[in-house]
Order: sequence, then structure tokens, then C-alpha cells
Amino acid sequence: MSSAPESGARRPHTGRRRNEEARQAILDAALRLTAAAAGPSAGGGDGGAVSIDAIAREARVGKQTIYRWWPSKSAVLLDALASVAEQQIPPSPARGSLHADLAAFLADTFRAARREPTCSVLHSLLREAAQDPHASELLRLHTAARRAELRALLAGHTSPQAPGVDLDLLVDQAYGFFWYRFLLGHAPLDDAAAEQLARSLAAAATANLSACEPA
Amino acid sequence: MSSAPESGARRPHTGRRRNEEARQAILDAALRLTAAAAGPSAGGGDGGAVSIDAIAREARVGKQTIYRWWPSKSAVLLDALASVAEQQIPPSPARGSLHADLAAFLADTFRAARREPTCSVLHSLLREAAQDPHASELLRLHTAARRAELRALLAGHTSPQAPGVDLDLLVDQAYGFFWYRFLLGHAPLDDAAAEQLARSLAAAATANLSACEPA
DNA sequence: CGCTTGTCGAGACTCGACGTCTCGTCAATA
DNA sequence: TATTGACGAGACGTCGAGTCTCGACAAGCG
Repeated sequence: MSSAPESGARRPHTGRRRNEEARQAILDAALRLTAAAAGPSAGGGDGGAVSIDAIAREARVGKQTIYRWWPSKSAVLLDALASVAEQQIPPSPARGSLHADLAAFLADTFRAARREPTCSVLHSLLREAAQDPHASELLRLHTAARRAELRALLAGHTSPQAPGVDLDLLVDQAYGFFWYRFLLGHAPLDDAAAEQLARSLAAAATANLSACEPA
Repeated sequence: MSSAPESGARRPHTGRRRNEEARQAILDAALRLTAAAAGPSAGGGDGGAVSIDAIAREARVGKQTIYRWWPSKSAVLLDALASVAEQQIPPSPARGSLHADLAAFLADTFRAARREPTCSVLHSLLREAAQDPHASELLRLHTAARRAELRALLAGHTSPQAPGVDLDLLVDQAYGFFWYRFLLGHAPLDDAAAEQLARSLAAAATANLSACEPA
């Protein structure tokens, strides 16, 4: 994440400066290769493995230059994703009903995850997260902001402190659904799915703590 | 999966037979090592990487003996998991309310995933699934039965063919929630979580297609 | 009994990736 | 101008996957 390390105690910073072009080249190469490895023909985008060596070669950069600024491949991918995601997801729209806001939020999320190179990078990130607890932590931190957005959206629509409704539970239902389908690919993550999921979550959120037994 | 390959056209089967002890030793070694690699002290159970070489060494078996019968490490782990899961999850209990049945089902699932060596093996499986589409397919197939159980449970309680309620959506919400928390580990998968998730899903299932706008 | 077939344990082998290390070079500061 | 530190390039050690070969062994068949 921290591609610009904390200069901490205001060091005089003698010596050669960091090459900004190299940084961009590395990030771009990571995006390009990850998307390409997903298969130029197959649109699946499962993000075939991309090695650090390949990124360095593609970026015309020494491998050490990567390891000097990023602790792991996950960190590089996360930075690369951040450089793309800035102009990916539109800001939260006007406030309508809970169901409408939810549907819009989820549809935006799903749509961003369908686009390249985001799709392939997310796959690679998921792979790293499953492998390395440290990468898992990084991914958690990186998605925390978006999670908080969803949580705030839910909180803004439910009755204040309605007991029996755990917002974190709903957030995990939403993002769990997303990552689950994203990983397994057994069902689509399209606008229809976003719409249905929004309806389901809205129903769960509004049914506060009333006993749910239909009989 | 097919540790007993299709004999197909009824071959006469000349030559030495498969060593059943070796098969068991491999499965046991896979379970033992995966659980051990998770950290004997730390109860996290994130399932540190276990190599095929290590399994072969632990099982006192040639590496080729593993590759002869299983196509990949995932297949070995899946078989090992299956040999454990048989006596892990109790059969579906008596039918009560939707909420009660759901809570019982989820609690059983979560509980099984907390036990060793299941926990570590699931982590390894998740890692493999994220890496290799083929492993992902294997995992999907292996969990299909349990998914179908949950789907049947839901179908048995909801009004027949209630429009607007997509059972697959609910199943993905449940299992997505499970895998999401299992991967990230940011929140517990305990009985309380199962109870809350059951309530949320039951609410979503019973609120059929009525417009969910509270306003 | 031998011959054939196919598995067994063991280990050497290639291949690819990770991460470290060392060059000689180059830019910026002091 | 000397020092400092990033730069490209690439060698290196390590590890795991998967393949291959080897001699030994166990079954069926003639």
C-alpha cells in the first residue's frame, strides 16, 4: 500500500530520488500482464498467475526496484488496483429508498468487478489472500472503506439502533455473496443479481426482530 | 476425487494391485500435516502450505504413488476431507420452523469448519481453488451436495414457487457469508453468527415479493 | 515354474517462481 | 567533487510442482 514510505523524522534525503516513471511503469505492467494472463480470448478473466519477474521485465525495470518499494506482490496489485479504482466507481447516488440505494450500490460494485483489468486483478488478489494471511489482511484493509460505505448506507435507512439487525452481518452477507460468486463463477454477478440481492438484503434489514416463523 | 479410477471396459487387471494401506497413509498424512502446518500453538488454523513432497515423506510413500492416483493436491485434500466429513456433520434434524432448521443447519456447518483438521484442510482447499480454476471446479462439485441440502431446506419451508424469492440467491448468501468470514477471519463463525444469519435469511425468504420499501 | 503387467518406495531431474545479493551506472545533495 | 542512494540487469540459493527412471515386489497367465 505505502508506495511512498513514511519519511518519518524528516530525513535530508540525500542521493538520487525515486523514479516516478518506474513506479507508474510497474503499476501499468502489473495491470497489463494480469489482464493478459487472464486470457486475451477467453473473457473469463480468472487472472492467471503473474510473476514478479514478468512484471519487472514488462516494465523494463530491475526486480529489486519492485522489492524496494513494495513488500509483496499483493501490495503491488493493491496499488495498481487503487490507481484504477479511482475513476471506476461513481460516488454514492442520490438517496432514494433503501432498496434502490442498495441496488445501485451493488450494481456499481458488480459492474466494476466485471471490467478489465479490475476483474483479473481482483482474482489475483483473492488468490494471494487465500495463500498468505498477510495478503488477506491487506485486502481487508483495502476494502474497508467500501465496506464502511455500505454499512453507512444501511445505517442511514434502518431505524436507529433497531435491535436484532446486525449491520455487519448484512455487510458480510453482501460481500460474501460477491466474493463467493466471484471465486466460484457458478452464477453471474450481473445487474439482475444485484437487484435480487438488494431486495433480499432490504427485506432482511426491515424485518427487525419480529419472530420470523411463518407458521 | 476418483481415487478408484473407472475400470471402464472391465480390464482383466493383471499386475500388482493397489496398496490400500498406502492410500490411507497418504490421506492421513495430508490431514496430519495440514493441521500441523496451521500451527500447533496458534489455533488459527490458516492451513500453511503443505507440499506433496512432505505428504509423501510423512506417509512413507513415493511421490509417484500420489500422482498415480490423484491428479492434483486439491484432489488429495478433497478425498481426505471426505474421509473425515462423513462422521462430522449430523443428518438434518427434525423439521421445525424455517428459522430453527436454518439455524441448526448453519450452526452444524460452522461448527464442522471450526474443528481440526477440517478447518485447516478447508483453508488449503480455498487456497487451491483461488489458484486453479480446476481446483475451483472440484471444490464446487464437492460442496454441491451440501448446497443442495440447504436449497431443499429452504424450498421445503417457502410457499411453493413463491415468485421473487430466488433460492439460489439465498444459498449463495449463506455460503458466501461463510466463506467470506472463513477467508478473511475478521468476524467469528460461531453459533451466534449462525443464529443471526438464519434469522436474516428467514426474513428474506418469507418476505416474498412484497415491495420492500419501508417508506 | 517363468513371463508379463503394473504398483511399490526412493530419489534424481527439470522447470518456474520467490526473494536476496551484487555489480556498474546514474542523479542529486552537500 | 565526494557521498548517498536509486537505477537496470542479472546471478544466485531455495523451494515446490510434476515427470522420469530405477530396482524391487506382487499378482495373473501360460
